[in-house]
Amino acid sequence: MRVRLQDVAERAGVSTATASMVLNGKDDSISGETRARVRAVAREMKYRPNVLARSLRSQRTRAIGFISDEVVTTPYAGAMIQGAQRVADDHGYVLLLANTDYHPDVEERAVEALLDRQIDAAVYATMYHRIIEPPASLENIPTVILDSRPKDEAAFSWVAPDEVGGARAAVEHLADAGHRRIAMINDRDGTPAAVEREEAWRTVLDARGLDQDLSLLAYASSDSSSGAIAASQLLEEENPPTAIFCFNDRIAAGVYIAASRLGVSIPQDLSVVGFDNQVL
Amino acid sequence: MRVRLQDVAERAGVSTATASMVLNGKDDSISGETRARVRAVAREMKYRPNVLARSLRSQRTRAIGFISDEVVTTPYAGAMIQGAQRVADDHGYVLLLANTDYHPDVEERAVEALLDRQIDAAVYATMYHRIIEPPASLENIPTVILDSRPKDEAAFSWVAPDEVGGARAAVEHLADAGHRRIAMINDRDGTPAAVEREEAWRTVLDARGLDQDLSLLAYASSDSSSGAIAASQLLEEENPPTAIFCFNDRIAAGVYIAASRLGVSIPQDLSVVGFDNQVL
DNA sequence: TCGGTTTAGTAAATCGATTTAGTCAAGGGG
DNA sequence: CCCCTTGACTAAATCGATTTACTAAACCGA
Repeated sequence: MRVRLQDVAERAGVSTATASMVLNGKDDSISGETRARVRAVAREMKYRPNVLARSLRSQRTRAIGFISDEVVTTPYAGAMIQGAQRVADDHGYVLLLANTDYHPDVEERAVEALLDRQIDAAVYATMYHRIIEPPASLENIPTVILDSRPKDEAAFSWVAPDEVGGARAAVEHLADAGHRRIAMINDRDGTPAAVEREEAWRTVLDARGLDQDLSLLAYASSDSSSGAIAASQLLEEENPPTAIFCFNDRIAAGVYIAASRLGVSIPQDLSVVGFDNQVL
Repeated sequence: MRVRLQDVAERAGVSTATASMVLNGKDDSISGETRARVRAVAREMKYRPNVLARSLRSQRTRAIGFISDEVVTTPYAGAMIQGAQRVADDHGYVLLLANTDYHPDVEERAVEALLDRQIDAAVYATMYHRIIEPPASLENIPTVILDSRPKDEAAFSWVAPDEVGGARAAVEHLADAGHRRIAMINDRDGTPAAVEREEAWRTVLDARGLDQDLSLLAYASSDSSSGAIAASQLLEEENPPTAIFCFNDRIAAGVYIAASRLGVSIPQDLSVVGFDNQVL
């Protein structure tokens, strides 16, 4: 069926050792003539190495496991997977996919399945920024956590959004534009993202000496209808905000809905900033 | 490092052959006592087989390549990948991902990389329904084409949407609701999807004896602003349609925009149907 | 001419399983 | 008592590479 290294070696009249060395560039001690002949035969026979065999011997598979909770089906998933896939590809690696749907036992099984395949490394991607405890078995291979923080920060590398920096930039932008009543609609789930963004919002209000009465903070779950309800509350106060900083863009979409219902026009009467840069 | 079958065998005082047979259920001719002992030791040592070695010997990797043009980053991607991944997982298979970004040379390389890893089968998924010619090397392994049709229909299995049935259902629904002037805004790219949906639309108009003047057909590219332009054209005719069948939901969104601008209210003055069931 | 170094290669071990062909002892029938 | 079968297990080959240790010939200077 497939051409093996041995077939190439035989046709070229050399041992598999020689053929292997030539094709892997370890040919310091191989004559130029042999070198050329082996290469020619390999090309002619369309030889392609069996990566399984190579990996078994070399103990490196050049495969990376991509484990995610539900990332695959979300709007952000695409970019994450594609980015990972592209970089992996650039370096001759391949991505092995596993989705856990938040079930710890599914996750356990999935990770074991990947490790059984001897992946060299793993990416553990989550849907939203939270504190997680990845399966201990991942500690044995290089693992990067994407979009969350490990409970034991020393055990893993991780990449997560700069919640404070992002929120601060948003609120300062509104403050710079002259707003003094800047409200926030936060997510009610108390995730690190929510907590840190709210803190940053408050910090900027403090630093700039802006209004910060209770009627400037509302909570919503992360969808537009819930956002609309929260926005109505804020806008119907006697002294409504002139700007709203939203936990995310779905909530911001809800603000647009509420504003339209109440006859508040954006951006004339109200400024809105959301997190995520989501395409709606 | 990892526990090998040999380690288990030694500890249990049997040969690797025996251990292998026990752990794979091929233990017809192994005594119950030995069987139990091997199993116990394997569990105790947390033995996990090295899938690479197993695959090398058995010539089956239980890995499926998932090749896509850009599927990974689109709204539909999630469900496709997740579905594939779930079924694969249920059967003890694993998904190897490859994205080609429409570059034939990238595709060539990606497919070779997967074949080098001895994948047992492949899914070749495309972003939209068209006629494709997958790399010939895929003909050597079981391959299913997803959301497109192969040029050589005998060479591959394929799953593609029922354009005619879907379009017919949409237009008949409008006809049943009493509409006599049913327009269509089609995609201008002439893909199989576009051609077949337009044919089906025309067939229903014919069969029901409905209006089919030229002013009932417009073309757009698949986005809402283009859809809005096309919709404006249709709606500003002297005898505008009372219903519009759209090539997809992004175009349908454009119809909403145009209708809102022109003071046409949906669904009172105009009915709209789109393809795709996209979440907007 | 002889011992030592280069050059150009090869045989065989190895990775960690699965599987085939066989071994050895016990048991059974004639 | 001998031969044959059955039961329980093992040695060794195998999958397709990589890599180490070794060999044979050529060369080289004294």
